[in-house]
Amino acid sequence: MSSPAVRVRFAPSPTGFLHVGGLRTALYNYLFARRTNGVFILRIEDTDRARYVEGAVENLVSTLRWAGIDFDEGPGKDGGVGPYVQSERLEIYRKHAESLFASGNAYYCFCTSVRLEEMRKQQDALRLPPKYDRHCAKLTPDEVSALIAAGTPRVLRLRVPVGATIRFHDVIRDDVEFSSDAIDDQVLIKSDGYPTYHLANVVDDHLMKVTHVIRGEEWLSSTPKHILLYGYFGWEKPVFAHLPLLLNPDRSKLSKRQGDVAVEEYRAKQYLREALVNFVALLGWNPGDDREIFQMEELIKEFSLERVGKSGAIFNQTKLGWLNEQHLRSKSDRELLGMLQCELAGSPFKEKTFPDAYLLSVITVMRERVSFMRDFVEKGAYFFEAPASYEEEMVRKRWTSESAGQMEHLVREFSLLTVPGPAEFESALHRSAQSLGVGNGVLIHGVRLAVSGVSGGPGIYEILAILGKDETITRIRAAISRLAPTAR
RNA sequence: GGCGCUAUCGUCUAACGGUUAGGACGGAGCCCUCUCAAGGCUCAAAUACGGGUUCGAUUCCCGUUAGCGCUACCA
Repeated sequence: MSSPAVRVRFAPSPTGFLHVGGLRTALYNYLFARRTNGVFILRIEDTDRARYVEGAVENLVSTLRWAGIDFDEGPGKDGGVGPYVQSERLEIYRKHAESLFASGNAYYCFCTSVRLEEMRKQQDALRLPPKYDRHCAKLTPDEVSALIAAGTPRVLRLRVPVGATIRFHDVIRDDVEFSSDAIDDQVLIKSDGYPTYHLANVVDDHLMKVTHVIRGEEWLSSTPKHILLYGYFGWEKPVFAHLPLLLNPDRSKLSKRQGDVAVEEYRAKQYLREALVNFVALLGWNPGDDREIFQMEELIKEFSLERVGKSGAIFNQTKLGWLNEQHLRSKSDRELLGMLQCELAGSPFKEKTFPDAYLLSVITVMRERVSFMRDFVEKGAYFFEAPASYEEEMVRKRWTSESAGQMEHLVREFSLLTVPGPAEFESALHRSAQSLGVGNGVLIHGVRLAVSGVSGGPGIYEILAILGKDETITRIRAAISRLAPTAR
């Protein structure tokens, strides 16, 4: 007997942007689906009209696509069990809610929010757990019909059994059990006719033939309600896997105001999709060995729910930065070329054009020194324009009363070069140093200051060769006339 | 408050009863070197606490503590 094909879903609410925690949940579902040749569904849970944000669905979809997570079924991609947006499935929920009422497993509640609030206040005063007091569960069928006929606002509540133990198995947490007495008679249908998460989620997961529910740990406590619903409907339960939470540095649930949580923020800061995906994949999962750098394909090959941990993980941006550098460096020069051209198009140098060969040589010398694409333009600005100013500290340290004369000598030596490659610049500089009777370092630092204006960067001979003989000489002359000697 | 989940270096984690408790990020130092990086090497750094079970516990059980989650007509 073969088990049915795996079907999993990511079911976000369109309340804004994709959260990095949501990204990880989506990723684990996606990896599990791909790993098992299953189906990955995107379902939009927009049953809370008050929290709906315009454009959030489009944003979710495009952010997921950016991350390399594509869904097999979802909005605009029907697999036969749609629609995949809950607000378009109201009739389905209404019918299922009615069957629950008919079977006696749910009841209508006409309590006003005022009464509910009053009730909670009393419970709080008596230090009792806040729970619906089942006032309306005691209504007779006639009373219920009369209230409905009168058009009294109502909700449908789940009838939770008394004194029962609800057990279920979780792939990550093993066997979990709750006493039904701790569970509230959950509202299933709100007074506006919309279902709550609990009803919609269970109905959809069943109708969409979802086999594995992989979601955040914040849902563990409400799973008993879902178990009850599966039982009342007579449906087979899916496999549950509750993922550990992503945490702020202070160990609270990852939230705004303690760093960035929106995937687009990281995207805007130029973190590579590969790095972000790699990073969140490792927050709660590991391959069982020491490997840490993964491409999506490798994650698909290695992922398993069995290797997902149980404890929350702090979202550590420092390590994300490292991972980003690793992924950036693993890109080919050709790939980086396209990215650099993009970067230049949005830079102060967008009016200038540079030959591919020139950009490629800049990439060769800069790739080990950058963390983000913008660093090519920021840290390596001197490859794209002559320095407008010179680093003060560097001038103080490296530009002495002798510097101008030394640089003049260097210019004469450089102007003789017929093949201005790195090796030629090097030996020319050596000759200059020798005849001036100074160490190579003196000239090296001086010329670095003159051509780049900054203290750090690739090897000086590489820089000179890339800039070319003419540009090098022009820049040195400019520095001679612009820099006043400083006393050492 | 109630219920639930969790607990190994600062952080992410490995160990599925027997290891000098391993790796990675970050930190410190050294090497390389014209600078800045990258890279290599080295060092510091952990089993929350208390009881069991066992010849032997990071590992299994119980308790304590702590953290987190849930406790809505939010998801």
